[in-house]
Amino acid sequence: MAGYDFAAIEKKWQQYWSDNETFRQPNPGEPNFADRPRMYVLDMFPYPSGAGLHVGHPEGYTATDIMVRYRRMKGFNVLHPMGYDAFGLPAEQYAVEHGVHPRETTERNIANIERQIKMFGFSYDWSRRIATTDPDYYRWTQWIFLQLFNSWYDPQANAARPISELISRLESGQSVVGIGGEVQFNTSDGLTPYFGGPIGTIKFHELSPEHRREIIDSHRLAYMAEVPVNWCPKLGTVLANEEVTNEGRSERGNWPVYRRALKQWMLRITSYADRLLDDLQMLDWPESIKIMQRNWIGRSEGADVDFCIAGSPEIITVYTTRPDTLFGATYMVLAPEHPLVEEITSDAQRDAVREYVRQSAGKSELERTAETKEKTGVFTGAYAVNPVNDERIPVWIADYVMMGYGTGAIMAVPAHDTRDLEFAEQFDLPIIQVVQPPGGTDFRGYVGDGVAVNSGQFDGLETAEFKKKITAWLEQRGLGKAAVNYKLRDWLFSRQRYWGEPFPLVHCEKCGVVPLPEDSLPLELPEMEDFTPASSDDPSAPPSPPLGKMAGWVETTCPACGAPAQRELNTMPQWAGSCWYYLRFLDAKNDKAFVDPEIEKYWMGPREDAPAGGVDLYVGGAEHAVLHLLYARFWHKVLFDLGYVSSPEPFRKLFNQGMIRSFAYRDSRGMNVAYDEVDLREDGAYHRQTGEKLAESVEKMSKSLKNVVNPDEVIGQYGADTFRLYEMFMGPLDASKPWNTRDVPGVYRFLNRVWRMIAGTEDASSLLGETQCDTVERALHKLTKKVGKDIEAMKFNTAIAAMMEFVNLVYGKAGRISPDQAERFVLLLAPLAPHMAEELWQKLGHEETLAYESWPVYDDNMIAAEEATLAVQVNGKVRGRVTVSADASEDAIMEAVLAEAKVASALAGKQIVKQIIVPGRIVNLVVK
RNA sequence: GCCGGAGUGGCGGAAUUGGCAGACGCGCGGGAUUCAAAAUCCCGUUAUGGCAACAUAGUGUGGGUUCGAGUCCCACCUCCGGCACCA
Repeated sequence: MAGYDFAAIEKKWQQYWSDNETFRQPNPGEPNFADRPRMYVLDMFPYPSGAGLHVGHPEGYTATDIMVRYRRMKGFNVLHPMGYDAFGLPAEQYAVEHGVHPRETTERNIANIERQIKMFGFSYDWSRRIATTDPDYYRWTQWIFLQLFNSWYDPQANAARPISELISRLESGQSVVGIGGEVQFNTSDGLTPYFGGPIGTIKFHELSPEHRREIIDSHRLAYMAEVPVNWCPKLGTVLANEEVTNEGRSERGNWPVYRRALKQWMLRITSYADRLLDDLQMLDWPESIKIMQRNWIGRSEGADVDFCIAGSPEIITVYTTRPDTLFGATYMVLAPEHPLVEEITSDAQRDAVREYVRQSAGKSELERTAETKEKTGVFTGAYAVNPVNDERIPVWIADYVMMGYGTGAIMAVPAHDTRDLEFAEQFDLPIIQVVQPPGGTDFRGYVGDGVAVNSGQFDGLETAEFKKKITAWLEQRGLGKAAVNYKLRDWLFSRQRYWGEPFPLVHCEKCGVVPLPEDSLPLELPEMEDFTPASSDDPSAPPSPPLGKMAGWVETTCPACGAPAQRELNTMPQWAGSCWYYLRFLDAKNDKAFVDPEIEKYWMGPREDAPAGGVDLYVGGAEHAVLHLLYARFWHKVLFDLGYVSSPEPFRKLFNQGMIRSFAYRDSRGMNVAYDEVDLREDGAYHRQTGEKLAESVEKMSKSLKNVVNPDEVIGQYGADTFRLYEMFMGPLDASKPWNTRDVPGVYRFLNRVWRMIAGTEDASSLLGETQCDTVERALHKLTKKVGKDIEAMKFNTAIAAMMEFVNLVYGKAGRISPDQAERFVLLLAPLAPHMAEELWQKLGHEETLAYESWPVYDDNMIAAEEATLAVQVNGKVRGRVTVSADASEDAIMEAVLAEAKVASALAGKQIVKQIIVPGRIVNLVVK
């Protein structure tokens, strides 16, 4: 059919947009910048994998493209950039396996994915394109790392501050160092000048230089610490939790992963726990994502309680959220790794305890947590003294207590804790009720609130009240104090891999860890022939990062003292680059700063109606609900504290597009069958060759299920506009929906109808006619209102349905459309199917792009119906309908209703008890 | 186990937020056009009964509130996503 030649049209307009830089958005201060309302709309930038885009990527990209095209027509300055999150393990692993340099595969993958993205005709400002692997980009990633390194979290200010402030505070004696190395205010300063600081504290200048450095380093936002990590000897690197499968193996390569303590770089995200939690309330995010972040941060309030060990000077502190159940504590459990285990274990129990500790150390995290059915543990032979009643309770060790949370020790209250109950039953330990549940519920395992029993003078108190009382009671006696705990851990920030940002640091024997001067950045990743990590089968083999092999790169001089020094060999994790890319888009070419403050303020600064500031709309998949979004918020807050950005939050509004899944077919042996072997018949799917009936299900797209839909093919067959329209028409943007290629021709037909309506084809003339049809005019006003409203609410499916109805009307009842009406319709279509819209716009006699045409306006008077048809119900059942003028009075309506024959017959012999009239909708008569 | 989200025709979904359930699209059936087909256009399409007008039932299940419930409340079932011995 000659007519709608999508291939030619799409190529032509993509070329036009590119040649004319149609979507380049100048920054404030640049020529052609117009002062208009701003809108920053951002897609989560893709990881350029070798597989390219799947149909899920363009779903979000299409949605944002519609939003920005609409906003441009509404007179906004629109920032809409795209880039690539290109460092990371998959690219590197692929490179290792194929013997190609990761830079090469990365560049190739980026080229391919960009080709794909451009096929869709998205209106990105490509002049702002970035890749996290560009030295010009990661120069600033390194720079931000240095800000983290050179800062500490000041609890008084509740904000990050330059580390120099801490140093001068210590040097002036304003602050002193406590026993544990913690910094505290010198409370006695000025009062007892000759007797030093508070008990147990030391003045800074009294410490050795090494010790001083240690104190400083341990307060930085980026610090090194020995922590338990997921160590994969085969990949030769530590892995983040999400890079480890449920089976305790590496996501990439499926190799064993071991729990092991290694000295690593950490970022002090836990200092921000409360702010990350509290500031969620100022964000326009899906509630479910906020809840996930809250759970991840996992703030809980309770108390630290000190238990003495009988016959030992040791004190064991436990953390509990239920201090009100202290009287029910019948034993205590330490994590096997707890430092006091060795101290308190009795000689009789020593062998058994050591054996248990050894066993649990060998277990992976998975093995420890998977064995949920049966609890294990060993008695240490020691007894603790319950501070509330001086009862002696046995101290056990068990691996259901984790060293990483709270104090690594618990008081066990089997009556009111499910896990403790299980353990107590397993080992026959006493169970004492201390909470009376409301109603007749059994107290055993009751974890809710109730009334205290068996709790001495506290009996009869409600749980909440009891908690307050007992905490105060403990504090008075120095036996404990109120405490807050978080599930959130500090962020393990180093990887022993090649393909990541190098740390801009050197290790100097004399000066310790020394940052590189900022003006020496970027510290470029050295070119290497062999970037393969040291692979091993030995879980205890020492890590040896690939960068260590570049002796010429590693050996350098200390920027502080000039002595020989070594570079840091670790690289940053993949999350680093994505933590701040939205800021670089603002000012992608700036070589003086990561972003110009004025430009940042224009695009992201807080506004009266949006105190959080930040990106106006951020669209991406829910798989980044926690980590990416939490890490980025953390970095942003650090930059905010240090005065580099003006908004407290990076993403004001977040929207998660739903996952696009697709049909998967499986034969009787459970083998997946690819689409080209599936024969779809009326009663189901059959195998083309064997004729066997296949089982159909809807699954996440994956290679192994053979159900991946490739956008290139769909675009080749139907064009980008059809693709875009189909994905938007499938259903609500945030819902998970199955891709069904069979449905694609529906929207393709619609576009063809639009084309023929305005441009005509060889064998059918257009429906353009000079006389304006009033019905069409009214419908068009209604449509304008509807489409605008739906786009703003991101309800594209109903916007498209309304356009289809409009076109059906023009084809059917009206039979014609005036050129002026056609123009307005084209403008409404433009955000959704931009190529066709541009082409039709041109055919209607315009020379310029429609990208900056004004959005059509509607007149509510044209929409208001003159007449309304009301359904008439009798006792809730529709018995007829009446048409009355829109402003009819109730009496007039009732008159019409009673005159309606069907209603009258339904009313025959009955009495109207009540009448409900909903204007413009319904009349309900209640009769007896 | 805990925390979210969702269950509406053969399928994807709509329903102005308590007011005519099934918009729009797919598929299917019928018709027009054609030598024929593709494409296109028109009509029909929740189920049951009826030639029809129409009647009855109907939004996962059971109960409730209301003149009126897909929408609100209570209990339950199923599916999807996340977390998971967090003391």
